[in-house]
Amino acid sequence: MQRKGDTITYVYVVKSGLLKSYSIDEKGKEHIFMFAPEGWIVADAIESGHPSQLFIQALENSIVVQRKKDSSTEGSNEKLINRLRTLQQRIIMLMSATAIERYEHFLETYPDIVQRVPQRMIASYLGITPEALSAAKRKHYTK
Amino acid sequence: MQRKGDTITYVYVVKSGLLKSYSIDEKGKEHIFMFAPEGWIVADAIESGHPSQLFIQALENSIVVQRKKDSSTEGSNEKLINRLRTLQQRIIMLMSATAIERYEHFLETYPDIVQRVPQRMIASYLGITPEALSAAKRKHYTK
DNA sequence: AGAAAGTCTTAATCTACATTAATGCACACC
DNA sequence: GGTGTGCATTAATGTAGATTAAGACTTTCT
Repeated sequence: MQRKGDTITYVYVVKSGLLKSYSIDEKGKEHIFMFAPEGWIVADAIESGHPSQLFIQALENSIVVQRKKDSSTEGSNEKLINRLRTLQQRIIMLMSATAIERYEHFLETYPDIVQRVPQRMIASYLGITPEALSAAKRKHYTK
Repeated sequence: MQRKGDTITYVYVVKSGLLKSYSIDEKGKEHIFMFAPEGWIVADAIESGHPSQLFIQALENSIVVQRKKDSSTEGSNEKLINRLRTLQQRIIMLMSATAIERYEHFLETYPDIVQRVPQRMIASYLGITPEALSAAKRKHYTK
């Protein structure tokens, strides 16, 4: 499954499996925006026509319910507000925390998927290179 | 005017003047989350009871309409979605762009407030120190 | 089995930015 | 006038993380 944010926006409800949502910057580099394990919702493009597109891809065989995003039905801006808070936290993290602190926070946010995704994707989510993550963990957890 | 995110959440509509919304991290450092010139809306705490509080402060004499955030009246998740997109962009920026690129983006986002806020606040918004901003501009704009 | 491809780690070097500290303002206040 | 106090800039040094490159291990393909 591989879907690109196009003119119609959808909401994906993850029943089982694991998705990642990511963007590609102008330099061609991929940045993982969020993971979506069971129970999570991915509202992809967050509206079209804009440069910062998000892509969605499955990392495991997943069962996903695709729902048309009817802005009236959508109702629950509870959910939206929750997402806002998450993003807000993420921004403050990126501005103030070191790589290892962000990693710890990742572990809290996604307690059970560390084993399910390759290191380099975690690094991408944290905004650093795989090498840097490897080095940071060695430095902090050993000795 | 100086208001802290408490149990009741409000929405502030800026009629004139300029606000900043910021957080304080565990190390006591301030991070400017967004600016809000005329016409902008600041939905502060984005729900209470959570560690990453946002504070709001006026940088100029401002006229602000405070509106109780009634989650049913609120309706316009248009606005919320817009904000989501903005935050999303900001995150991708923080992950992929250099200080100067973020500065350029800041200039586009807030075309007319560069003169109105001190450098150190712009630096704070960009996630760097005033010294780094000064050096980056010198390096890129002169010679 | 062997080769190819992807992943993780380590190490050497480089660079963007932080930290610290000094200087030169402008503005207030006594 | 002189003496603050806050802000911007510059420069010297330190450091987190990027880049590049190499080696070891696993999985997959033929």
